[in-house]
Parts: sequence; structure tokens; C-alpha cells
Amino acid sequence: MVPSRRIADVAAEAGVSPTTVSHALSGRRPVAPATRARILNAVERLDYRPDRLATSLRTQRTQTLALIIPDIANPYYPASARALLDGVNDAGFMTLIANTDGDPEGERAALQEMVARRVDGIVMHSLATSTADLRRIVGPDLPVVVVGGLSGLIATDLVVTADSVGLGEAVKYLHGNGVRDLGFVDGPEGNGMYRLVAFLGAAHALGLNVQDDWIRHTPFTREGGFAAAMSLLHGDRRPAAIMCANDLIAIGVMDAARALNIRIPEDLAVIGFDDIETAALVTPQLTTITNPASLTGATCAELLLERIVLGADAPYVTRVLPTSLVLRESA
Amino acid sequence: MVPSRRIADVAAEAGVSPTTVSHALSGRRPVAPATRARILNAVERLDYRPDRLATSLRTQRTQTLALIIPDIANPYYPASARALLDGVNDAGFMTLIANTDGDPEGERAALQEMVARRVDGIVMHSLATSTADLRRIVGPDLPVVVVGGLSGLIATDLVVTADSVGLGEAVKYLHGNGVRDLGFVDGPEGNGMYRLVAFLGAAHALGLNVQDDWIRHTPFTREGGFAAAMSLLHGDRRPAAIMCANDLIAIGVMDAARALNIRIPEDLAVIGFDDIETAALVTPQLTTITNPASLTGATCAELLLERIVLGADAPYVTRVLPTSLVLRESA
DNA sequence: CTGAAAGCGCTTACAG
DNA sequence: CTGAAAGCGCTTACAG
Repeated sequence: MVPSRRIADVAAEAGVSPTTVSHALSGRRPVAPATRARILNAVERLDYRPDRLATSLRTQRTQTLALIIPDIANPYYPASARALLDGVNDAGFMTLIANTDGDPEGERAALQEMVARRVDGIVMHSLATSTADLRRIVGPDLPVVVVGGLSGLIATDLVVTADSVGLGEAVKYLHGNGVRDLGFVDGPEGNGMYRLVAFLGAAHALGLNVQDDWIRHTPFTREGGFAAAMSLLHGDRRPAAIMCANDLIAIGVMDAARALNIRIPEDLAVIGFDDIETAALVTPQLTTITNPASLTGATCAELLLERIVLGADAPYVTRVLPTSLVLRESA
Repeated sequence: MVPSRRIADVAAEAGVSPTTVSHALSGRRPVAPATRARILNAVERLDYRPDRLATSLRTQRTQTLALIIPDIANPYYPASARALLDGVNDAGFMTLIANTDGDPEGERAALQEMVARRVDGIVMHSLATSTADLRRIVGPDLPVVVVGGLSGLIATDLVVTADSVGLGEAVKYLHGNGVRDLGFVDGPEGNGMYRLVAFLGAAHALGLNVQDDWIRHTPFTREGGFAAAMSLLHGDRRPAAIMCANDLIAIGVMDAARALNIRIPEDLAVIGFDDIETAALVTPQLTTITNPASLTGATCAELLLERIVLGADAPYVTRVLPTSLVLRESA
């Protein structure tokens, strides 16, 4: 089989200059209909497809985006990723995905690599990098949408979920059920802790009792939730309800309760966060707070495409997405 | 802030030629220690990072891979994707992800786009493209690993799961439980149907009864499984067990059984395929067949990296991955 | 041990 | 309506 064709081959075949082939294909300059037809014909015959690498180097646009997330295997992210990919697909963008495991070094490395690859924009689910550090790495002009981060000055477009709304609803609901003693299993230390802070605010406002050792930090996994709850629930006094920074942790907490013969929700109420598909499928079904994954991805796509058009000088945009309590069986 | 630096800036700053900077950074030619130190220093001072686009155009290698899958939001794929990304990360590869929804046109478009972007290799979970068509699109030399496809002549490296082994175990297990009437809810028509075929072979070998209208095709989703089962189970005679082409479908089948007040497993046994995380969390817990997602991704990474080193002339490799029955509560 | 020059495959001022 | 030439930012023969 033939090697892949260059624009010069097409030009020769059609008896015109590369310049004219380029214009015929891009439509950026009028080309005589007859010439145009000859060119299209040659393109067809040679099965020519422009080398996007060369185009990118010349135009300084790669039509490539970066999605930097902690872990694609965490069920929250695929839904968000899918919506992002769909949202930018029509505009001709493809997306490079990097996993960081929420590690600051991993986030930094991913950002640097994406910059070196000259992506046109970045969506980052940031856990450990401040926007100041981020801008130091990527420079002032690269379009960036940060999801969920709020540390430091705003220097990017932002998509945040109103976690405190759903969390507040949940705390109020528990309070209404007579719960007074409340624990929280958060993600790993240094992950922003917005959910913990929002939880504490709501609990404090209602005068609820949150003992220091009822607050735990653990990886965002089922195993993490299990381990945290095993140790939390072994204390001499234990809370009547545990809220969790995500559903995976909450499912692990329920595992622990089962292992300790603690009934849910009678002896212990458990509330998650995210409302992943699994939440409705576990037993007891998990009461949780919706985190609109798909909407988040779609909103990122929108913001990024707008920013690419608008340029770096337009004011930063923040979009706040709703969360709310979904009552099921675990609380 | 300063614009991003070029190799010429570093050369000027260090008082050498771009040639020497390039060699100092790549190590492909010895550079005098003192010169080298000056260069590294200049790189540091200017925060220089080579433009990978230019490097790629020159070297004709992008250090970029393509992952083409039906749907990243389908819970089977993220685990596989993660293992792939991890497997190639150390070798300096990043990965572009494209979703096709199993659509032939989508698969074709994704392949073409990846070729135009000059990826160094492709992993494709193919449902609708023959390897002949695939080679026609990508050419004979591009490293490609196909997962799960076996249609037509082999013209790529292949990762297949031994579906028939797990499926055979499952059929034998049901047979041993006295089941004689058996149905199968497959994925959409034209998706290869390997699982259906393997199922039919095993059922036939044991003399089991599989009525034509107990075989259904439906999207690989919970909703698909629900719809298929609602219609299947409304027939005047229904099977004692339904096996499914994936867990999502099986969960939908269980939804339908619940909706129709059919007890699982007493009145209807249900067996899935994949063993996604959710399978162990639903009620009743889903008996299913493991599909080693992570191992698949890791194997793809291995094969692709090897192929990139070996070149197109080395013989194609096929790796067969194990599957097996996981007994839980639904059968 | 180091450098000048060509070239990867495009696009886009500039010119006619 | 069309083309010759420069240049995007690198790497790599070739030469000394």
C-alpha cells in the first residue's frame, strides 16, 4: 500500500500549487469551480487526509483538549467525561485524559505535559493545585475550566456544584429525624474539604453534636470508607448518622456497619454524595446527594468553547450547578 | 508573563547552537559537561519546555495513542481505560479517547480522525468494523490492538476474552440446578454476537431448550435489559433462566422481574456478564461471569508498546484472557 | 566537541 | 483566480 499522501502530491495530481489545494480544502479563499473539482477529485483518488500535526504546528491550534481527573475508574467521572467529549466533538476537538489520583505531583506533571502538547484548553478536576500554581504552570492565556476548586484567587473559569445546598438539606433532614450526633467521612486530607466545611457549617447552625473523632479522612473508595467507619464505629460513643464525601465511601461505611451488626438506618443513618448509578442498586438503597456529573461535563464543554472564542481577556465565568438530597433507604 | 520559549532562545541564552541544545536535552550526542551545565541552566532560567508538536512533526512520532470504545460511561470501560493509561504512561504516551456508541459510522470517523492526528497506535473495542475495513482506513503499518473482535481475517494484534469458557460454566451450572428452559438477552443486533453464539453452543451441547423468542437483542444498558425482559417474560411460556450479554442488561432484567413479581432466583435465574463493581452491590447480588477489564487494558498496553518497538512485520499476537462464573444470589 | 542547513507537512501573508 | 516563498519549532544527517 501507498504511504500517506502529502498536499504536494495532491497539487501535482491536480496540476495546481499546494496553496490552491489548501484553499480549496479550507474554503478560506475562493477557488475556480473547475480547479476546485480537479482538486477534490485528486484528493479522492489519492485518499489524501491533511496531516493535523503539520496544520497544528503552523496554525498553533491543536483542536485538542485535556481532561485532568483523579481517576477515570471512579464512577463519578465517566459520566462527566462522556458529556464533555460529546460537548466538544462537534467543534472538532478530541480529548487527552490524564489521571492524577488527586496527587499534587501528578496534577503538576499532567498540566506540564498537556502544555507541552499545546492543547487548546484544559478541564481540570482539581484537588490539590491552587489556581495560582496552575497559572504558573500553564501561563496566563491558556483556557482552563476548573471543576470544584475554589482555593485562592479565581484565575480560571469555574464550574462548582452547590454542595452546601444538598449537604444542608441532608443535615436538616437528619435533624428533623431526631438525630443529634453526627459524623462525617471526608476524602483524603488536603483535598479541599469543601464538603466537610459545608457539612460542619450546616451542623453547627442547627446545634448538632460533631465530635472531633467522628470526622475522618480516607481515600474516595469503598475500601477507604470501610476502614474509616470500622475505626470510627469502634469508639465508646458513636454518632447516630454518618455523612460521606462520596457514595463509594458511603457504601464502604455500610459494609462496616453490616460487619459490626449495626442496622441501617435504625442504628445508623448513612448519607452519600454524588448519586452514582450504584447508589440506587445497593441494599439498603443509599440516600445521597446528587452531583450532576453529566451536566458538569456539558457545562465544562460550553465554558471551554466559549473561552477559546472569547480569548483570555474576557472576564472569568463561574457556573454554579445544583445539588439536592435524594431520599432512599439508608437514612 | 513571557511567551513560551523556543529552543533558539535557550541556545542564545547559553551561547550555543540549537543543535547542541537539542543534543544536551535528548542525550543523543555527547555534550561537554560545561556546555551542558550552561544549557541546563538556561533551560531552567527560561522555563523552556520543548514544543512536542514540532518534535512530533520532525520525528513522525506523536507519543499519543488512541482508545476507541463504544461508551466510556458504560462501567466496563473505565477500569480497562485506566489500566491502559497506566500501562503506557511510563513510556511517555498520552491517550485520546473517542466514543462510538458501537456505531459503524462512529467507528470509522474515530479511526480516520486518529490517523489524521498521527497517533502511534490504536486500541479499539470494535463492535462493528471488520479488521479488513479497519486496515483499509488506518493503513497496513499502524499498530492496532483490537479487543474482542474476531470478524474476518486477523490483521491486528488481538485481545480476546474466553467468553465461551465462562458462559459454558454458567450453562452447566444452570443445567445442574435442573434448569431446562433458557433465554439470552444479547446486545444490539450486529455487535458480533460472540456471546450469544457461545451461549447457544453450550446450551445445545447439553440439550437445553432455547426458544427463538427467548433470544432478544437490546442496547447494552439497564433500560435495554428492562425492555427486553418485559417483552420476553410476557410470553405465554417463559424460560427458567435468562443469561445476559452484560451486567447492565442483567440488572435491567432483574428490574423487570421485580416489576412483574417474579422471584429471583426461585422463579427466574439471572446471570450477567462482566462483573462490574455494581454486580456485587445489587439485590439480589448478581451471579455473573467475570470479564477482566483491568487485565484487558493492561494487556492492550503491553501489546501496543511491543508492537511499536517490533514494527509491522512481526507476526500478529493474540492474547486470550480468562473468564469464569462468579456465583452470587441471582442464580 | 559543536554548528549550519535541510526538512517534517502544512498555512498564509505577499504578489501578480 | 492562482502561486512562490516564508515559517511554525523542532531534530538530524552532514561536516569540520
